[in-house]
Formats: sequence, structure tokens, C-alpha cells
Amino acid sequence: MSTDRHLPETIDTARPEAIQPALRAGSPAACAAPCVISKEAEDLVRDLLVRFGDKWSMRVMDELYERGALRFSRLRESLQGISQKMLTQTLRQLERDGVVARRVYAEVPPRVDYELTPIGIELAEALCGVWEWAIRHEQRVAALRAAFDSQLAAGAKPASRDD
Amino acid sequence: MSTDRHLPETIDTARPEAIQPALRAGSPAACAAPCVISKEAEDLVRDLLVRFGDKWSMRVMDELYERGALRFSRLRESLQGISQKMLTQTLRQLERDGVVARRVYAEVPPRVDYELTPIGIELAEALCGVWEWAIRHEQRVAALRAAFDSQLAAGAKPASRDD
DNA sequence: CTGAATCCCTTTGGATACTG
DNA sequence: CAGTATCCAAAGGGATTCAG
Repeated sequence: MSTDRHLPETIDTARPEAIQPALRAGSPAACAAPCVISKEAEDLVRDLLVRFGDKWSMRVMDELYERGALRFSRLRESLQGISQKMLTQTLRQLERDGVVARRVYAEVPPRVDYELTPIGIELAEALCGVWEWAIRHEQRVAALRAAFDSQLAAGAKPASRDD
Repeated sequence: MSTDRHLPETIDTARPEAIQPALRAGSPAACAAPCVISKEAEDLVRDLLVRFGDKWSMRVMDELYERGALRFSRLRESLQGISQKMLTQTLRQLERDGVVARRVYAEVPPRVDYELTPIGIELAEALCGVWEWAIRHEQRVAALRAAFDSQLAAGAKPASRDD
């Protein structure tokens, strides 16, 4: 009777009823600083997420976090597949935000190395929260995605049965 | 002696020397679960950052986090400026990942509402770590960016004096 | 009211070639 | 070795139109 991709009963898996606003109010896991932020900070957060969500920033951060200072070439080897352009561009952005420090040695063969700054390390660690979430729910998310895609496929087909 | 945008002395502000690998090893703020992750989880993290770093996902999440279940129109009003296409698209992605639950009411005028799932709330809270970092360093980052841009401007000019 | 489909512009990212 | 510049393909995202 429902040609919709979703049936009212279907969303039961998510159990929205189980998450009342009260939960949020008294949630023990809620962030220490209540998420009431200035406009500037909010922009910065989104800006950050955009940055680290791009194709390479997180990898660069991770490499520098794991291995300390690295020079351009070394970094490029590690992040195998990155183009020189993107590595430069990515490093510039990170440097501009003060999370990566760039050191130039005035030598005959140019030498430059990069390293996380203290606030860069802080940021890397802050990202661990998301990281941990991903670990916790990796399986679940994969399953949910699969289920979602199946529903899509099923809904697309003429046989719109709804159990 | 240096025509480079950066002088070796310049990066002193970042003090890379101050962040030895030892710091990371024993860092008290380091994530509980060491950041040694499976390939799948890493992909998922990047995927997540991409998602929430886009133009609207975080806003949607935030609205739902703050106000609980909301219907499409209501959500669209709140996220003023979002196009219908992007709201739908964003919600689909979030739903697919299981962080947002969609509920359809089989009524004459179609009604649909959206709400964070339990793991969606968890994720929102995990993002608070980044959020808090942004709050802590908002000023600093702004200053660093300004300084960086100034240096760029200065370096771009023909007068490449270096102290 | 909700949302799919289309058109179109902007941004992102990769390959390549060129400089100090 | 490190980095800039250019060209080009692909993805993101907005406005508009159409449909259940």
C-alpha cells in the first residue's frame, strides 16, 4: 500500500521514540562545554571539518601525528597516491590554520619539513572522538548502509511489497 | 638571504621543537583507544568528516540535536538558505548512515519528520571534541591565519627584504 | 507537503610542465 | 628537492520544474 521507499514501520529499527529530548538534557556523555557556541566558532568548526574531510588532510595529519616531523618527499611517499599539487595545497591550509609547522632549511638542495604544532596535536586528539565513534559503530553503519541501499533497490522495483 | 615566503626563524612561533614524539606517547589527552585503526574505520572516519564538513550536514545534525524531531518544512525553515534538494540529499545521507531516523506518516498531506538516532546523538557528542578545540583556539587560529596571509602578501611583493 | 529530476555554475582535485 | 602554474575532468551545490 505504500509506494514510498520507507514504510512507517520500517523506521522502527532506529527507534526514534527511544531518544527523548530528556536524554540529551541529562546525557552524561554530553560535551563538557555545552554546545552553545559563537558564530565564529561554528564557522571554524565547519571549516575544520571541511578541511579534514577532504581527500588528504586527515592522512597528512595522521602521518605527522604518528611519525613526527617529515620532509616533503618523505611525506609524499607515505601518502602514496597524492599529487604534488595536493600535498602542497593541503600543507598550506594546515599551516595557515596553525596546526602544522613548516621549517625551511636554506640548503643547496632545498629541504623543508613539516610537523604538527601543539594545537595541531590537540586537534588530532579531538578528532579521536569521531574516530572512536567510527570504530564503535563501523559494523553497524555498514549494515545500515547495506540495508538502506537494499530498501532503495527494493523500492525502485515494481514489486513494492511491504511485509 | 631568503627569498622564501618563510624564514627559518619565522616558524619559531609554532615551536616544533616543543613537541617531541615523547609527548604524543605519554600524552594524557590522547584518545582512550589508541588511534590504530582498521582500514574500514579509517575510511569511515574520512567519510564522516566529508559528510559533516559539507555545507549542511552539521547544521542539520545540530538542529535535530537541539530541538529533537522536526519535519521537513520546519527543518528547512530553521536551516534558512538551504535548497530543498540539498536538504533532501543531506537527510538521505544521514539516514543512510543511521544517524538520522526518518518517519513517514501516511496522511493525506504528506508528513515526514526526522530525528537523531541514539548513535546519531553519540556522533553529535563526539563532534563536540572538535567543537571545543575550535572554541579554545578560535582567536589563535584567526590570528595565525591573518599572520599567514600577511606573510603571503609581503612575500609576494617585489621588496623581498628579509630583516 | 515532500521530494525527484534537470540544468548550470562553481569548486575540487589530478596530470603535466616549468622554475629556484 | 620543493613548489608554482596551467589545463581539464569530476563532484558539489543552487534554481527551477515536475510529481505523488
